[in-house]
Amino acid sequence: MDRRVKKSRQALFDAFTKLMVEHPFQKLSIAMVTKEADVNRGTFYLHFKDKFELREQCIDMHLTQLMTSCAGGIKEEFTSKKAMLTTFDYLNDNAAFYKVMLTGEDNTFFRKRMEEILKVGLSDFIESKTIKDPIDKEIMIQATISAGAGLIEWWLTTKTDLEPSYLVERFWGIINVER
Amino acid sequence: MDRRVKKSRQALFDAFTKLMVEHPFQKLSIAMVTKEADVNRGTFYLHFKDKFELREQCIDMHLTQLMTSCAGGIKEEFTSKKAMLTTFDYLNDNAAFYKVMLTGEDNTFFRKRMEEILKVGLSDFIESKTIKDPIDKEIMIQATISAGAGLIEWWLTTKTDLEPSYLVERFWGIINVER
DNA sequence: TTAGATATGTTGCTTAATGAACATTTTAAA
DNA sequence: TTTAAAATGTTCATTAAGCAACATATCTAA
Repeated sequence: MDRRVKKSRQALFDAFTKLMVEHPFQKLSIAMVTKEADVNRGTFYLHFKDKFELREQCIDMHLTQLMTSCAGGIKEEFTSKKAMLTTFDYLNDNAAFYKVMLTGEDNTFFRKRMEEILKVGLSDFIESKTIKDPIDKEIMIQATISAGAGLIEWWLTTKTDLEPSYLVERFWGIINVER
Repeated sequence: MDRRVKKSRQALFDAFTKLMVEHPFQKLSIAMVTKEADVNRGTFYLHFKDKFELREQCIDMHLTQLMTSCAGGIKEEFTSKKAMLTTFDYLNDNAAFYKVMLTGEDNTFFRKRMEEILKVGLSDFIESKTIKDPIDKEIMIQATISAGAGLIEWWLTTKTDLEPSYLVERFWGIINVER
């Protein structure tokens, strides 16, 4: 993709992410976003139809990054835990945005997409476990997803300033209990 | 100035500033800089003749910012001290770069420009003091410049991780002794 | 309700930046 | 010293982004 396209889109995503933390979505204007992004207003329309499309694509961008940070380290050995830490670090860095997206009014789209992503990320992890029975494996996956999603949501919304590493340590312990 | 020009130039300045901390100037290639800046190599030549010109303009950019941070707060009341803190904060943020530029081989241009800038910044400050005799005033200016330059150089090159606010406090005390 | 301001889409034209190619020149290693 | 790799400086056609202007549309306060 052309460098310029990447930069413009990224600038708009960054601006949207920042502004969403400070203002309700409904109050955001395209002019506001383009000003923050330091791009011409016309440039916006080269990439998005309206602010709803921007939001959708911005969410997708975030969740794709989240997924990448999950799957990214899998190749290396003993990195599942490390990959998980990377993920939690990413979440932590964008905590304000995720919190808004999780607790805001129009959060259905976000929650659904987030669970899909989580499923992909955690399934890979579960695969590595040698659970023979397919039903048992599915149960394990579902339980882990729910646990992960719930933990993340609790963490981001209550925001007790818990260190990502601490969270990972506990979560790791929970999902790796010998059964 | 066209937005695109500003961004390209800034990207190249940032890249150069970053790379100068890690490599000697002589080892820097234009290809390296443009890659770090994430701009097309051809774009470089739209703005600079060679890497020497980039260095020169990059230094000027930094020192102009330094000067601005000196003069910036003067308008408000009681802000000379605040302006000074802003300046020291800026220096601190770019400590690595300034250190290189101060201690590197080709530092003559940098040192000369830096003293010019300092003189402008500190002269304004000295003006506010009611020293009648022009000779005495000039003495005060020269002494203050030398003290400031020396202090900054010592601070940046030895880098004992001293807080900018601490430095400002001391320097403020030194140049404001009742005489 | 109305008037003034602000936001929205869209346009035409201009320009900076892009990627790819090319012939040199420089650098570094065999 | 020779040779391959990397860096340079330049060209070209293409395209994204820029700016300004415009007519609507929406919001907000008098």
